[in-house]
Amino acid sequence: MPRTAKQFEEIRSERREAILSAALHVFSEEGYHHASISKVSKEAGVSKGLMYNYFQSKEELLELLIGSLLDEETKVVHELMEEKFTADTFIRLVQMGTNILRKNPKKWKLYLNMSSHPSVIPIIQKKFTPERQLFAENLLAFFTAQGYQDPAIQMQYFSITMTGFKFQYIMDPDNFPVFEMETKIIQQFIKEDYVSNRNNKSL
Amino acid sequence: MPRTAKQFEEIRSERREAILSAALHVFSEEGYHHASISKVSKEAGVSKGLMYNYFQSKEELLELLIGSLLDEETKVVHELMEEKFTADTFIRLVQMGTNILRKNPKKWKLYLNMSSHPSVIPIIQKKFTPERQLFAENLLAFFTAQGYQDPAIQMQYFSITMTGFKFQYIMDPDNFPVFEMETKIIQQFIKEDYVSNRNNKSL
Amino acid sequence: MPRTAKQFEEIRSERREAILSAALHVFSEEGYHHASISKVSKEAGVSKGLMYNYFQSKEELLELLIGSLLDEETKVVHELMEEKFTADTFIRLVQMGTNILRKNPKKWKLYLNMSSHPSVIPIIQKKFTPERQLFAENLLAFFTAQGYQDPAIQMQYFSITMTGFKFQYIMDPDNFPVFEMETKIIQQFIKEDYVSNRNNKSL
Amino acid sequence: MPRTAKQFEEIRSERREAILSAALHVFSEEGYHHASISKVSKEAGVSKGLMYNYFQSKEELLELLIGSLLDEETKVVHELMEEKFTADTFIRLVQMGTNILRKNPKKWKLYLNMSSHPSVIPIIQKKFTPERQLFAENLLAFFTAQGYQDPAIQMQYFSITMTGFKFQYIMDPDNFPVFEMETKIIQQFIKEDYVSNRNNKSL
DNA sequence: TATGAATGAGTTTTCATTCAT
DNA sequence: TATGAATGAAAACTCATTCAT
Repeated sequence: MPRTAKQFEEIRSERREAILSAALHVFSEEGYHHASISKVSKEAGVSKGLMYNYFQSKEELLELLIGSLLDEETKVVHELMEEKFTADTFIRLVQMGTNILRKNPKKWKLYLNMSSHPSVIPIIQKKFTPERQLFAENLLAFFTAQGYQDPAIQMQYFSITMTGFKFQYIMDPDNFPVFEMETKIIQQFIKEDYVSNRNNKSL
Repeated sequence: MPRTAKQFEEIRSERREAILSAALHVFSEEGYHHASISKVSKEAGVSKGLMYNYFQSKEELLELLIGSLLDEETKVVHELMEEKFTADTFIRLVQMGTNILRKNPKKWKLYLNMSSHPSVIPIIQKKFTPERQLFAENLLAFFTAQGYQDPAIQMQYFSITMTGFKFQYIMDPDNFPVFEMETKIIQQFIKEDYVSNRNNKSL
Repeated sequence: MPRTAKQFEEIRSERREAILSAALHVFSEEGYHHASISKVSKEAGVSKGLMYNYFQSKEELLELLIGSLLDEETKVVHELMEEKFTADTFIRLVQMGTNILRKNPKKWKLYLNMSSHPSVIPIIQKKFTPERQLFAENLLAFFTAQGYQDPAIQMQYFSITMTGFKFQYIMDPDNFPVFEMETKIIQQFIKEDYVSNRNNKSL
Repeated sequence: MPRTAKQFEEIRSERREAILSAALHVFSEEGYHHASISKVSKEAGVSKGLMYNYFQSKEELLELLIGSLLDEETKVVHELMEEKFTADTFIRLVQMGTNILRKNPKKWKLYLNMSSHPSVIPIIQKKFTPERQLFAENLLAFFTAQGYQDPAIQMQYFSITMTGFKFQYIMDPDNFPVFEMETKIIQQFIKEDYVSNRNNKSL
């Protein structure tokens, strides 16, 4: 008697996740190019051939992993969009950014290493949804409201700060002072004493 | 007439440079892993075999390129060390940082892409010389003198800013507002009107 | 209510046909080697595993398809054997040959492509039944009666003509002038005005 | 001391031929798809890797082999074009056709097996040069001059005859009566006693 | 009987490195 | 010193076939 459709679905779903998870681990550990499908399959406890039953290619694995990171970000943006953009929203933006980072350092490592890879660029572009665009405009409006003469510059400056934050965290997660930097960033970009006892919040 | 030893030495030296330069070009264009020695040798106008007369391996090329970037930085540090560390020194630090970046975007691209590569990490560690260590202490002292409560945090914060700056510049050199960001950074970390007509200086 | 044995038998028989038909389609479309069992099973609306309940291997599918083509031919031979071999028989031989071809171009394509395949050769030999042998002798006698000095040569010559006919038809069925060539062949090998308004017959 | 450019050229040329020859042998023996590069390289006495120093891909080998067959044919056509097209030209056309066939049965086997392969079709089209087109027109004119009512049909009929000839020869070179068939064809299409003691010529 | 997940041997291809000259 | 032909190990990927359910 064959398995039911649902059973098959479950098996597929579990295996998919197992493979993606193994791929993430191996890719981030050894770098995408140096990592071999063979190693990923071993890590996933699966035959090499089966990988291709679930995914088209090594590249597709990369694209899905990067895509899922961007989707997580989009979800955060979505949440933040539900309220009026205040200083508090900004704070939560930073906090949620670092939270995502801490929750999935491997994915970020992969992302930062591969973000200029030809097959990743289109993913990034595709995932820059209208919603994210709108959020960016809100952020710009926020900086404008904060009284910056050149809010676009301010926004880019914020962007490089966050990028550097992520890059350095990823390079040495154990020694990087996440909370201190998070607090520092918030102080820098809000310039008020907004920021009290927030270390617990950010967990 | 046989060439003198000196002439030989010159030829060797030129060849070395040609190969390294070709390697840098190809590595940064195609990514280290995807780049082939064959292409590098063609680009350098040298046979594949001869490459191995000059360098041990592909990896060595990478290590030398990264090393030379760090050496350039060290040289800058060395220059800056010759004076007392003032706000002006800090400004020049930032400016020289961006200058190096703009002068050698390929090397930086390679550096940022490969900085977590197993054979690069030891290079970075080795190049963190006592002199750089001393400079770091001076910088820390500078931030202390500027009145920051936690100068170490401030220094790390400065570091992530510079990292993000470099990362984003490398990602899209043509559209990145180098000067505006440079000015912004200086303003942020000095908070004075120190910064006048410096666009020309920074060229 | 359980199905009767006969119903089971019917289902099995239908499935067999469906699979063979799908195999023919896919094999002729993509070429035997490039065609995948997976695609055949999908096309047949049957699971991959079940295919192996009906057939031993991919090769067996090929062999059965080729075999069935030869069987069809044998059937035609059988029909033609029921009468005395006259010029009219010869004409019908040619016509039925082209009819089979037009009725089953895919099978012929497969046949012509695979006729030198190691597993197909024995099939062809096995299907060269005594009956066909006898028919060949009758054909030879016919050519002899037609007054050819060397009827064996004439027969081989007829054979290459039919082969070329099939090959070129298969290569480009839409543009090949089937009827004109059929008429031409008949004229060539009968040399009489035997051949009147036969286009309708051959449909 | 390195080899001279000429020496390298010689090595390359020899190896190229060796590989092409091995490929032809293995492809025609086992069929293009079933043949493996590994086997071709073994047959050529060369490492697998070296194959790719000389050729881009397995497909390129196929294309070159097919192309060279068509080039040989074109050369024959070129020779025949240098004279006025007479019955004698036609005879030599047939003879040279069979000569090419007998000289290179493996190539023809490959050609007939692969002529519908996606990567071969464009080769065939590309090699159908204006010169060949012109020759075809001459042949048509020849048939017209011979008094055929429908010379186009006659030409196509000639074409299928030659195709069938080649196909059957290739299927069983040892038992196929080449000369008899060649003579037969010439007789069929010339219908004169043109054709005397020509077996020696055709060698 | 029926499913499709799973396997593994086989394929083509790449490329850093070596080596004969 | 200099060349590029040659190697071989490893890579990504395919697919007929098996097997647990």
